[in-house]
Parts: sequence; C-alpha cells; structure tokens
Amino acid sequence: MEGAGGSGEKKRVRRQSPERVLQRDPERTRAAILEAATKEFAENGMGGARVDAIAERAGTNKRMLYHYFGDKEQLYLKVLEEAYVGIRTAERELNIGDRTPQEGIGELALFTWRYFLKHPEFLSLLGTENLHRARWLRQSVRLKELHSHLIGELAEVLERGKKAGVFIASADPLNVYLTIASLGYFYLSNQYTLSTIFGRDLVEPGNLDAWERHIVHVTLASITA
Amino acid sequence: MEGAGGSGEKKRVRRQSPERVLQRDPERTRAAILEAATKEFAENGMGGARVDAIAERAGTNKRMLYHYFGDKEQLYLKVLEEAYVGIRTAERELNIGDRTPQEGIGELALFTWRYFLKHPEFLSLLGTENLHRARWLRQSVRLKELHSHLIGELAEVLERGKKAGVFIASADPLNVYLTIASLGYFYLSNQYTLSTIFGRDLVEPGNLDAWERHIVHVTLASITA
DNA sequence: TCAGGCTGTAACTAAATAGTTACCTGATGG
DNA sequence: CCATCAGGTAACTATTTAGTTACAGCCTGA
Repeated sequence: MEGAGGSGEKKRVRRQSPERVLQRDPERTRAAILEAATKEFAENGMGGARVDAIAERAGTNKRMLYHYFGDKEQLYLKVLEEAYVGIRTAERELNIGDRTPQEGIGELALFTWRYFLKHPEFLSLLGTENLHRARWLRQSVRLKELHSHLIGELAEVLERGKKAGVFIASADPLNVYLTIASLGYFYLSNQYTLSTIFGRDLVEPGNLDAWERHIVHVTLASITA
Repeated sequence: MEGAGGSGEKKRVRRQSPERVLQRDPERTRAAILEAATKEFAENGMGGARVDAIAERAGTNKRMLYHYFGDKEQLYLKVLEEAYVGIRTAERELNIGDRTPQEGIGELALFTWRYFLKHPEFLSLLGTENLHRARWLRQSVRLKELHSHLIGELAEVLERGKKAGVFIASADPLNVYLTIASLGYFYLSNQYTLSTIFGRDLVEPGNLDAWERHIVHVTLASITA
C-alpha cells in the first residue's frame, strides 16, 4: 500500500544521541510519575493539570505515563486513592481509645489538623474531586472500606465519655469528625482568599497555633456535658 | 484595497441567513454572559471552563464575550467579584445587633449556612480561587473594603455579650466568623466525597436540618461563658 | 438621509494538548 | 552469545481551545 517508490518512504527520520544515561528502573519511574502527578493535580486541578507537565516533573515522558497508568483519568484516580490511603493509614496509628475520652477527642483533633497542615496536596485533591462531584472517587472500589475504622473507634470513645458523664448524649461520631475536619479544612484550603479579604496572614505561626487550640476547644466545648 | 484581481481574491466566503432575529440588547447579553460564566466556572473551575461553552450557554457567541469582558481571566474575575458582592450585600441586611448577643450570633450562623446552601456556585468559585492561591482576587481593587462591615458588627455583638457575662473573654470576631463559615463550607463543598466514603447522603433534608442546628450549637457552645 | 459606531454572527487561526507510533537499548534466560 | 522483550525516547497526529477577523444589520445624531 501507499507508495511503491522504493526508498524515500520513511515518514520519520530521527536518531537519538547514543551517549544517553538510561535509568531502567520501573519502580522508580512509576513512583516518580505518581509523585509528580500528585503535585500537578493538586496545583492545577483535574482540568488544569497537564500530562506533559507531569511527565516532565517526573523526569520521564508521556510514553511511560500512559504505559503505567493508562490515561490521565486513571492516573488521577490512583493519585486520589493514594492520598486517602495516606491519611487513613496514619490515623490508625493514633489509638485514641488509650486515654480519657476528652484526651482522645483532643488527640484526634490535633492529629487531623496537623495532617492537613503537613499535606496541603491532600486538601487540594479533595477540593478538585468535590468540584467534580466525586466523579472518580465513586468509581473507586478500593476506598469504600477504608473509612469505617475511624468512625468505629470514635463512636467507642464518645460512648465511654457519655457513660462517664463528661459528654452530652447527643454527641454523634460522624458529626464530631465533620466538625474537626471542617475547622481544619476550611482554614487551610481557603487561607488565600481569607487572608486577602480580611487582610491578615492566617498561616503566620502565631495564628496557626491559635487556630490549633481553637479547634480543640470548639470540638470539646460542643460535646461537653 | 486588497485584491485588484477582480473576483478571485476573497479569503472567506460566507453569508448569513437574512431572516435572523437580532436581539440588540447589550445589557441583557452582558448579563447572560455573566450568568453563564458563573455556572461554567463553578462547575468546571478556571482550568476546566470553556469559553465556547460560556458563549453557548449565554445564547450568544465568543465575539461578544471578548467584546464585553476582554478575556477569559477578566471574565472570571468579574464573576468572582459579583459572587462576593452578593453575599456581603445580603449580609448587610441582617442587622445582628438588634437582638440579644446569643440570638445575634445564631442569626449570623443561620444566615451564612442558608446562603451557602442556596448558592453552591459561590462555594465552588471560592474553591477554584483558592486552588490558584487567590491569584485573581488579589488583583481586585473593588473587594478589599467590602468585608470590614461584617467583622465590625460581629465585634460589637461579642463585646455586648462579654459585658453581659454570657460570652467568654477570649471570643474573637474573626475566629467566630471562621468557625461558622468552616462548618457550613466544608459540609457542603465536600458533600460528594464525604457522602461517598461514609455511605450517608449528607444533603438528605433531615441531615441538612440536623447540621444547621449543629452549627448554631457549636458556635454558641464555643463562646459561652 | 446617511455616516459611523455599536451589536451581532460565524468562520478562521495559532497554539496547546491528550494520546500514539516508530524506533532504540540494556538486561536476561536458554 | 544472541533473541526477545520490557523500559525508554521523541517525533507525530487529531482535536480542542483561546482568541481574532471579515462581514453585516441596526440605530442615532448631524
């Protein structure tokens, strides 16, 4: 087919420089792509992230990205899943049941706040995913069972507190968690518009410390008998 | 000019259908573009929004969009500014100083929650703008002075409450507002991932009512003496 | 009444971008 | 020691997209 003309038919002519240092380390390449993608998606969202940029940040090229992850959407989902695995894994090492109920709740509040503070990319990814109404997360099979542990342990601590007469009867585990997460998430994820409109640098260390104490105070005040 | 050659020189050949209904209503067109842009930016973020889609949603075309707003970024900023003007304008009609301090704070919390509930596009736009670290908002001259009224009135109510012995001395107006906004914003903006991972429909009416009461309760509990 | 500017349409263009293909190379097992 | 194949490169393509341009109807004031 196409062109019986003998020799001049190559569509592409190009040669690589021979003295190239090849890495040949699939695990490393895969991990580099995942890390680069996490940053790119966190900084630009799903719509704004560029596949070329991810490949470049990872020090590789698009061929490998598509090779390991299929396409942009699957890569994004993998990034999101890893982010959730990260926080839930760290949470399991907490063991909030080992102390008094008040201390346990305070621990969880501190942990959550500090995790958010250390992992801004996690907050960003949540924001992006919610913009898209959890379109990709809902497809994820892996994640559904990851979260029951947290609520279960929290319920136990609350129950103990109620029996000891220190917590009010209406204290609900999901509500308590949502309260803690709300106060941390909003302060950090919206820090840029808030700092702008209120003319106060919210991430200045003194303000961060104050808000950390505020979160613990509000959480406990809202369930104390 | 162009084309001495008589006939063959036109680059483009096309004629409009003559029986077109022209609107010729600049105010309406401008408003339609702004409304369409608000939806498009809220649904897709800055990176994901499409100028063509905005023009189509507005029932007009890109020519008018560029004509009235310059480019995509200026249109986005205008959308964001209007969103802020919307909530701050509604807030001014509240007059939280007309009641007891507790009622005043409760009013503000209810108002904020219900405004967020009615205006999901406002939450979305905030999320997008924060993803980009307030890149456009910081350029806005109009908005800086819009927000002091809120904090001022809130400070007054808190002061009255402290003098009456019902509020704690450490209650701070910005913190109180951030607490109210946190609890409303996070619950709604993150409803999709939260409902997915916790397997509970957060916007089911009963849950919405419960959270509304929760916000008021938490806010007041955190500042009650 | 008509010149000029404003409102509007749709085709056009240059650049960006997701995804593919042709090709190259080092490692390894038989 | 060499055939094979996974790991890797970079050019390529089809499509999308922001932004522009050629053109035309409508209105107003001189």
